[in-house]
Amino acid sequence: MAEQADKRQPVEAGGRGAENRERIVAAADRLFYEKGFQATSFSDIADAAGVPKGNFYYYFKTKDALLEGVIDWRRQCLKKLLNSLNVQHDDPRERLMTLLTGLCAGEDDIVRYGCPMGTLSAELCKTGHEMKEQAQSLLETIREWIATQLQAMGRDDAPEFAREILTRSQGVTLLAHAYGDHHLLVEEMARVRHWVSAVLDGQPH
Amino acid sequence: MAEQADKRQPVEAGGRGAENRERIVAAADRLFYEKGFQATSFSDIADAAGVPKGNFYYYFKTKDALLEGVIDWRRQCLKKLLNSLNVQHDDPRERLMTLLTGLCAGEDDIVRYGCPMGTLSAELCKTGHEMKEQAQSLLETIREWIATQLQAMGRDDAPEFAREILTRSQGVTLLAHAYGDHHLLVEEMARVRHWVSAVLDGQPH
DNA sequence: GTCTATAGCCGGATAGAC
DNA sequence: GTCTATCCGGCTATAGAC
Repeated sequence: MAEQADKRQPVEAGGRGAENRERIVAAADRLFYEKGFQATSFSDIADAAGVPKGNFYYYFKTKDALLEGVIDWRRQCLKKLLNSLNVQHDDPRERLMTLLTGLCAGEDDIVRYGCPMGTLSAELCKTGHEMKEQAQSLLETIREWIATQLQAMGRDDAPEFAREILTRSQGVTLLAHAYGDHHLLVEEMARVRHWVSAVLDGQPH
Repeated sequence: MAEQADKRQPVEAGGRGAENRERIVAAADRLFYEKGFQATSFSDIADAAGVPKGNFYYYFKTKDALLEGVIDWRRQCLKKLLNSLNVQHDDPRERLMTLLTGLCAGEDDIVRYGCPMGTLSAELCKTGHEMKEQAQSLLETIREWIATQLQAMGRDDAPEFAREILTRSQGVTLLAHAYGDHHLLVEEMARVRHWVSAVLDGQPH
């Protein structure tokens, strides 16, 4: 999927230095998304966050630790998003469709940088990074949420159906990113929504 | 899609040194696929190819030039694959289904390293590499081939349908890679084939 | 054409003053 | 907690002997 890890609301946990920590994580989050993990250097982050390089190591011992912080951050953002959907809509079908529609909210970012979860997962898997399971779990979280909605609609194929929805969404974002094609993203996501609706309305899939 | 760029048949163009060149490209191709472009160093390639580092620069001025060589190589492999499908089957539908079935040939590689075209495209897009269009054109080549087959079947939605097939296939390989899940790849690809068949048999899509 | 040695740079990480 | 100065290693790339 492709929700932007937006809505950056620092928690201010513990006053003082937490501020700087947030700044670092937020800057790293954005840069890891835009340029990828490997291609982002501490200098890049330092410039973006306005924090001198040396200070990083007070908060994060290694670059990997910083990545861990970023993934946790994304997880929190994702949970907030899913929670707000749960709160805003009682009908699970409405929840799901709202999620699928929301994917086009961060349109431009997705065309430029792809899905924050999908691209991170792909990069970490390829480089064999220890943190790849953490990235994968982001995708799994969203798949489970979708499955939960489908189950609430009484579907006994919830797990497989959810997987297929995730699969198709990821395919759309990957191609839209690869082609840099805005229309592709919008049209194909509409197609996915249409397909989901049709299946929910009883068409075999 | 996810064909392995296998069937490495050096062309022996120009005798002598061409041999070494092939070795370098073949090794780089494999390593770029397994580890990604950025994460692969000349040392890695040198070890794998059994060619000293310094010798690289006789054939390729820069790492980017080497990447170009690798992409050309993949393009040739892809064209060979598509040509052989054209030759082996007269029926466009058979051609298409054979292609979709063939995606599971390199099963293990795809689960470990993803689709050679999709992952490369994603990496080059994210890092803003000049060669990203070249990688994209690999995907486009396969999409066009699929569209050609569909058109030969008399479908007037050939371009969109082809795009959707590509989209779904890419989604499957991305998730199979991210999850490292062999079953996911096999099952979801079967689902894609089933869906294509159903649409071709007249079911609305 | 082939290969060794090495330059030059930039990355992540450290030490330690303030 | 904050920041400067610096180390060390690996990388791409080059020079030049053979």
